[in-house]
Amino acid sequence: MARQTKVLDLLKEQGYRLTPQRVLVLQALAEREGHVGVEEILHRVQADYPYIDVATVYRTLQLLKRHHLVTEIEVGGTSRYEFADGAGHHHLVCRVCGRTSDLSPSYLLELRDRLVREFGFQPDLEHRALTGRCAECEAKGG
Amino acid sequence: MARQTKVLDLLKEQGYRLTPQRVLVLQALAEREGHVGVEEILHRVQADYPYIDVATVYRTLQLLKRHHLVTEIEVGGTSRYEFADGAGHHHLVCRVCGRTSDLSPSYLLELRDRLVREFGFQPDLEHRALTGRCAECEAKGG
DNA sequence: GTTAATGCAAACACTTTGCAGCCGC
DNA sequence: GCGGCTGCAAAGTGTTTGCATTAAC
Repeated sequence: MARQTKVLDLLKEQGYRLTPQRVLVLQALAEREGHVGVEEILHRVQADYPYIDVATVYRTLQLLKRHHLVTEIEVGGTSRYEFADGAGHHHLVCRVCGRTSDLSPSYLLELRDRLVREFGFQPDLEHRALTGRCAECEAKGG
Repeated sequence: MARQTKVLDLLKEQGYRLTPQRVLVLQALAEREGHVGVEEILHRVQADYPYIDVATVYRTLQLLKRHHLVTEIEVGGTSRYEFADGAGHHHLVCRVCGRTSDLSPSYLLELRDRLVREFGFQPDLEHRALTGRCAECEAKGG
Protein backbone atom coordinates (compact mmCIF):
# COMPACT_ATOMS: atom_id res chain seq x y z
CA MET A 1 0.00 0.00 0.00
CA ALA A 2 1.46 3.22 -1.20
CA ARG A 3 2.43 5.92 1.21
CA GLN A 4 -0.04 8.37 -0.17
CA THR A 5 -3.13 6.19 0.02
CA LYS A 6 -4.09 7.09 3.54
CA VAL A 7 -3.74 10.75 2.74
CA LEU A 8 -6.07 10.37 -0.21
CA ASP A 9 -8.61 8.59 1.99
CA LEU A 10 -8.31 11.34 4.54
CA LEU A 11 -8.97 14.04 1.97
CA LYS A 12 -11.94 12.12 0.63
CA GLU A 13 -13.37 11.75 4.13
CA GLN A 14 -13.15 15.48 4.60
CA GLY A 15 -15.18 16.04 1.47
CA TYR A 16 -12.39 17.10 -0.85
CA ARG A 17 -12.42 15.93 -4.42
CA LEU A 18 -9.84 13.44 -5.51
CA THR A 19 -8.76 15.01 -8.75
CA PRO A 20 -6.00 13.40 -10.79
CA GLN A 21 -3.90 16.50 -10.17
CA ARG A 22 -4.04 16.03 -6.43
CA VAL A 23 -3.28 12.35 -6.72
CA LEU A 24 -0.26 13.08 -8.89
CA VAL A 25 1.10 15.79 -6.61
CA LEU A 26 0.84 13.40 -3.70
CA GLN A 27 2.51 10.70 -5.72
CA ALA A 28 5.35 13.02 -6.59
CA LEU A 29 5.84 13.78 -2.92
CA ALA A 30 5.53 10.16 -1.85
CA GLU A 31 7.98 8.64 -4.30
CA ARG A 32 10.70 10.94 -3.07
CA GLU A 33 12.36 10.92 0.32
CA GLY A 34 13.05 14.26 1.92
CA HIS A 35 11.80 17.67 0.95
CA VAL A 36 10.93 18.49 -2.63
CA GLY A 37 10.81 21.84 -4.37
CA VAL A 38 7.70 23.06 -6.16
CA GLU A 39 9.57 23.08 -9.48
CA GLU A 40 10.44 19.42 -9.13
CA ILE A 41 6.92 18.46 -8.14
CA LEU A 42 5.60 20.31 -11.16
CA HIS A 43 7.99 18.53 -13.53
CA ARG A 44 7.26 15.12 -12.09
CA VAL A 45 3.53 15.61 -12.40
CA GLN A 46 3.86 17.02 -15.90
CA ALA A 47 5.50 13.80 -16.96
CA ASP A 48 2.13 12.10 -16.46
CA TYR A 49 -0.18 15.02 -17.05
CA PRO A 50 1.37 17.86 -19.01
CA TYR A 51 -1.49 20.32 -18.58
CA ILE A 52 -1.16 20.89 -14.87
CA ASP A 53 -0.34 24.43 -13.81
CA VAL A 54 1.98 25.66 -11.06
CA ALA A 55 -0.98 27.35 -9.44
CA THR A 56 -2.63 23.99 -8.93
CA VAL A 57 0.52 22.59 -7.39
CA TYR A 58 0.70 25.51 -4.98
CA ARG A 59 -2.98 25.22 -4.14
CA THR A 60 -2.68 21.51 -3.53
CA LEU A 61 0.34 21.99 -1.31
CA GLN A 62 -1.47 24.66 0.67
CA LEU A 63 -4.39 22.31 1.15
CA LEU A 64 -2.14 19.49 2.28
CA LYS A 65 -0.22 21.76 4.56
CA ARG A 66 -3.39 23.12 6.11
CA HIS A 67 -4.27 19.57 7.08
CA HIS A 68 -0.76 18.78 8.24
CA LEU A 69 -0.33 16.15 5.60
CA VAL A 70 2.82 17.75 4.29
CA THR A 71 5.28 20.01 6.03
CA GLU A 72 6.81 23.10 4.55
CA ILE A 73 10.42 24.05 4.97
CA GLU A 74 12.15 27.19 3.83
CA VAL A 75 15.63 26.89 2.51
CA GLY A 76 17.30 29.74 0.69
CA GLY A 77 14.17 31.83 0.39
CA THR A 78 12.05 29.20 -1.36
CA SER A 79 9.70 26.57 -0.01
CA ARG A 80 10.16 22.86 -0.12
CA TYR A 81 7.62 20.30 0.91
CA GLU A 82 7.76 16.91 2.48
CA PHE A 83 5.39 14.08 3.18
CA ALA A 84 4.38 14.31 6.82
CA ASP A 85 4.49 10.71 7.89
CA GLY A 86 5.77 9.76 11.28
CA ALA A 87 7.52 11.90 13.79
CA GLY A 88 8.99 15.26 13.01
CA HIS A 89 12.61 15.53 12.09
CA HIS A 90 15.08 17.98 10.66
CA HIS A 91 17.48 18.21 7.77
CA LEU A 92 21.09 19.02 7.32
CA VAL A 93 21.48 20.67 3.93
CA CYS A 94 24.96 21.14 2.52
CA ARG A 95 25.33 24.59 1.08
CA VAL A 96 28.09 23.39 -1.25
CA CYS A 97 26.98 20.09 -2.77
CA GLY A 98 23.30 20.35 -1.94
CA ARG A 99 23.07 16.92 -0.37
CA THR A 100 20.69 16.56 2.54
CA SER A 101 20.45 14.17 5.43
CA ASP A 102 17.97 13.70 8.20
CA LEU A 103 18.49 14.84 11.74
CA SER A 104 16.63 13.44 14.68
CA PRO A 105 14.32 15.87 16.49
CA SER A 106 16.21 15.15 19.68
CA TYR A 107 19.02 17.41 18.56
CA LEU A 108 16.94 20.52 19.02
CA LEU A 109 15.19 19.47 22.19
CA GLU A 110 17.82 20.79 24.54
CA LEU A 111 17.72 24.16 22.82
CA ARG A 112 13.93 24.29 22.97
CA ASP A 113 13.93 23.40 26.66
CA ARG A 114 16.41 26.12 27.48
CA LEU A 115 14.44 28.76 25.60
CA VAL A 116 11.20 27.73 27.26
CA ARG A 117 12.76 27.48 30.70
CA GLU A 118 14.78 30.69 30.59
CA PHE A 119 12.58 32.98 28.50
CA GLY A 120 9.19 31.32 28.30
CA PHE A 121 9.76 31.45 24.55
CA GLN A 122 8.17 28.63 22.55
CA PRO A 123 10.35 28.34 19.47
CA ASP A 124 9.19 27.02 16.11
CA LEU A 125 11.56 24.12 15.86
CA GLU A 126 9.29 21.61 14.23
CA HIS A 127 10.82 20.80 10.92
CA ARG A 128 13.93 22.75 10.28
CA ALA A 129 16.57 22.74 7.61
CA LEU A 130 20.01 23.59 8.88
CA THR A 131 22.37 24.68 6.16
CA GLY A 132 26.10 24.34 6.42
CA ARG A 133 28.96 22.35 4.95
CA CYS A 134 28.97 18.60 5.03
CA ALA A 135 32.04 16.62 6.10
CA GLU A 136 33.02 15.83 2.51
CA CYS A 137 32.86 19.39 1.24
CA GLU A 138 34.60 20.56 4.38
CA ALA A 139 37.45 18.13 3.65
CA LYS A 140 37.71 19.18 0.01
CA GLY A 141 38.01 22.72 1.30
CA GLY A 142 35.72 24.14 -1.41
CA MET B 1 31.29 59.26 17.82
CA ALA B 2 28.49 57.66 15.94
CA ARG B 3 28.38 53.93 15.45
CA GLN B 4 28.64 54.17 11.69
CA THR B 5 31.72 56.38 11.54
CA LYS B 6 34.26 53.60 11.63
CA VAL B 7 32.40 51.77 8.91
CA LEU B 8 32.50 54.86 6.72
CA ASP B 9 36.24 55.17 7.31
CA LEU B 10 36.69 51.53 6.47
CA LEU B 11 34.85 51.92 3.18
CA LYS B 12 36.87 54.99 2.32
CA GLU B 13 40.11 53.15 3.03
CA GLN B 14 39.07 50.41 0.66
CA GLY B 15 38.57 52.98 -2.08
CA TYR B 16 34.80 53.09 -2.07
CA ARG B 17 33.08 56.40 -2.61
CA LEU B 18 31.25 57.90 0.30
CA THR B 19 28.05 58.91 -1.36
CA PRO B 20 25.28 60.53 0.65
CA GLN B 21 23.12 57.50 -0.10
CA ARG B 22 25.60 55.16 1.54
CA VAL B 23 25.97 57.41 4.53
CA LEU B 24 22.21 57.57 4.97
CA VAL B 25 21.70 53.82 4.66
CA LEU B 26 24.35 53.30 7.32
CA GLN B 27 22.73 55.92 9.50
CA ALA B 28 19.38 54.22 9.16
CA LEU B 29 20.95 50.95 10.26
CA ALA B 30 22.91 52.53 13.07
CA GLU B 31 20.10 54.46 14.69
CA ARG B 32 18.10 51.32 15.08
CA GLU B 33 18.88 48.36 17.32
CA GLY B 34 18.28 44.92 15.91
CA HIS B 35 17.61 43.89 12.37
CA VAL B 36 15.89 46.22 9.96
CA GLY B 37 13.91 45.45 6.83
CA VAL B 38 14.82 46.93 3.46
CA GLU B 39 11.48 48.70 3.30
CA GLU B 40 12.14 50.46 6.58
CA ILE B 41 15.65 51.44 5.59
CA LEU B 42 14.31 52.89 2.36
CA HIS B 43 11.65 54.94 4.13
CA ARG B 44 14.08 56.25 6.71
CA VAL B 45 16.54 57.33 4.06
CA GLN B 46 13.81 58.86 1.92
CA ALA B 47 12.94 61.14 4.82
CA ASP B 48 16.27 62.88 4.26
CA TYR B 49 16.78 62.19 0.58
CA PRO B 50 13.60 61.35 -1.30
CA TYR B 51 15.24 60.42 -4.58
CA ILE B 52 16.99 57.28 -3.42
CA ASP B 53 15.92 54.06 -5.09
CA VAL B 54 15.42 50.60 -3.58
CA ALA B 55 18.10 49.31 -5.92
CA THR B 56 20.64 51.57 -4.28
CA VAL B 57 19.61 50.35 -0.87
CA TYR B 58 20.02 46.74 -1.97
CA ARG B 59 23.36 47.46 -3.60
CA THR B 60 24.61 49.24 -0.52
CA LEU B 61 23.51 46.42 1.73
CA GLN B 62 25.22 43.89 -0.52
CA LEU B 63 28.41 45.91 -0.36
CA LEU B 64 28.25 46.15 3.40
CA LYS B 65 27.46 42.49 3.72
CA ARG B 66 30.35 41.52 1.47
CA HIS B 67 32.66 43.33 3.86
CA HIS B 68 30.96 41.86 6.93
CA LEU B 69 29.88 45.28 8.10
CA VAL B 70 26.27 44.25 8.29
CA THR B 71 24.76 40.82 8.74
CA GLU B 72 21.78 39.48 6.87
CA ILE B 73 19.04 37.46 8.43
CA GLU B 74 16.11 35.80 6.74
CA VAL B 75 12.82 35.83 8.49
CA GLY B 76 9.65 34.86 6.75
CA GLY B 77 11.20 34.74 3.30
CA THR B 78 12.54 38.30 3.32
CA SER B 79 15.87 39.71 4.34
CA ARG B 80 16.60 41.94 7.27
CA TYR B 81 19.91 43.59 8.02
CA GLU B 82 21.75 44.53 11.13
CA PHE B 83 24.79 46.50 12.03
CA ALA B 84 27.64 44.08 12.63
CA ASP B 85 29.27 45.52 15.69
CA GLY B 86 30.57 43.26 18.37
CA ALA B 87 30.15 39.55 18.73
CA GLY B 88 27.60 37.53 16.85
CA HIS B 89 24.29 36.85 18.43
CA HIS B 90 20.85 35.58 17.59
CA HIS B 91 17.30 36.79 17.81
CA LEU B 92 14.09 35.48 19.20
CA VAL B 93 11.28 36.80 17.04
CA CYS B 94 7.73 36.44 18.26
CA ARG B 95 5.51 35.27 15.46
CA VAL B 96 2.45 36.83 17.14
CA CYS B 97 3.43 40.29 18.34
CA GLY B 98 6.58 40.69 16.26
CA ARG B 99 8.76 41.71 19.16
CA THR B 100 12.35 40.58 19.05
CA SER B 101 14.99 40.01 21.68
CA ASP B 102 18.60 39.07 21.52
CA LEU B 103 19.95 35.64 22.26
CA SER B 104 23.51 34.94 23.22
CA PRO B 105 25.53 32.87 20.73
CA SER B 106 26.24 30.39 23.50
CA TYR B 107 22.76 28.95 23.12
CA LEU B 108 23.61 27.36 19.79
CA LEU B 109 27.11 26.24 20.65
CA GLU B 110 26.14 22.90 22.07
CA LEU B 111 24.12 22.13 18.95
CA ARG B 112 26.98 23.16 16.68
CA ASP B 113 29.41 21.00 18.63
CA ARG B 114 27.21 17.96 18.38
CA LEU B 115 26.73 18.37 14.65
CA VAL B 116 30.45 18.80 14.08
CA ARG B 117 31.39 15.96 16.37
CA GLU B 118 28.82 13.46 15.22
CA PHE B 119 28.50 14.26 11.51
CA GLY B 120 31.43 16.49 10.65
CA PHE B 121 28.74 18.96 9.57
CA GLN B 122 29.65 22.64 9.98
CA PRO B 123 26.29 24.37 10.38
CA ASP B 124 25.59 27.97 9.47
CA LEU B 125 24.61 29.18 12.90
CA GLU B 126 26.12 32.62 12.81
CA HIS B 127 23.28 35.02 13.12
CA ARG B 128 19.98 33.31 13.32
CA ALA B 129 16.45 34.43 13.94
CA LEU B 130 14.38 31.90 15.81
CA THR B 131 10.66 32.45 15.43
CA GLY B 132 8.16 31.31 17.99
CA ARG B 133 5.80 32.67 20.60
CA CYS B 134 7.04 34.90 23.35
CA ALA B 135 6.02 34.38 26.96
CA GLU B 136 3.44 37.15 26.84
CA CYS B 137 1.66 35.96 23.72
CA GLU B 138 1.86 32.42 25.02
CA ALA B 139 0.09 33.54 28.20
CA LYS B 140 -2.58 35.47 26.32
CA GLY B 141 -3.19 32.27 24.40
CA GLY B 142 -3.58 34.12 21.09
C1' DG C 1 38.61 63.96 -16.16
C1' DT C 2 37.84 59.12 -14.73
C1' DT C 3 35.27 55.86 -13.19
C1' DA C 4 32.32 54.17 -9.75
C1' DA C 5 27.71 54.76 -8.14
C1' DT C 6 23.11 56.29 -8.88
C1' DG C 7 18.19 56.45 -10.63
C1' DC C 8 15.12 54.54 -13.47
C1' DA C 9 12.93 50.93 -15.70
C1' DA C 10 12.75 46.52 -16.83
C1' DA C 11 13.49 41.75 -15.71
C1' DC C 12 13.67 38.28 -12.32
C1' DA C 13 12.00 34.23 -9.37
C1' DC C 14 8.56 32.70 -6.56
C1' DT C 15 3.91 32.78 -5.12
C1' DT C 16 -0.92 34.25 -5.10
C1' DT C 17 -5.39 35.56 -7.12
C1' DG C 18 -9.55 36.35 -10.34
C1' DC C 19 -12.30 34.23 -13.28
C1' DA C 20 -14.62 31.35 -16.76
C1' DG C 21 -15.12 26.65 -17.78
C1' DC C 22 -14.82 21.86 -16.39
C1' DC C 23 -15.53 17.56 -13.99
C1' DG C 24 -15.80 14.79 -9.57
C1' DC C 25 -19.35 13.71 -6.81
C1' DG D 1 -26.51 19.45 -12.08
C1' DC D 2 -24.10 21.67 -8.31
C1' DG D 3 -20.11 23.49 -6.56
C1' DG D 4 -15.44 22.71 -5.88
C1' DC D 5 -11.28 22.56 -8.68
C1' DT D 6 -8.63 23.59 -12.61
C1' DG D 7 -5.99 26.19 -16.24
C1' DC D 8 -4.80 30.37 -17.75
C1' DA D 9 -3.40 34.86 -17.31
C1' DA D 10 -2.48 38.51 -14.64
C1' DA D 11 -0.93 40.59 -10.55
C1' DG D 12 1.93 40.81 -6.39
C1' DT D 13 6.28 40.40 -3.64
C1' DG D 14 10.99 40.94 -2.92
C1' DT D 15 15.23 41.28 -5.32
C1' DT D 16 18.46 41.91 -9.20
C1' DT D 17 20.26 43.91 -13.50
C1' DG D 18 21.26 46.94 -17.75
C1' DC D 19 22.15 51.30 -19.02
C1' DA D 20 22.64 56.23 -19.55
C1' DT D 21 23.60 59.98 -16.49
C1' DT D 22 25.70 61.94 -12.49
C1' DA D 23 28.91 63.05 -9.10
C1' DA D 24 32.91 61.51 -5.86
C1' DC D 25 37.47 61.42 -6.12
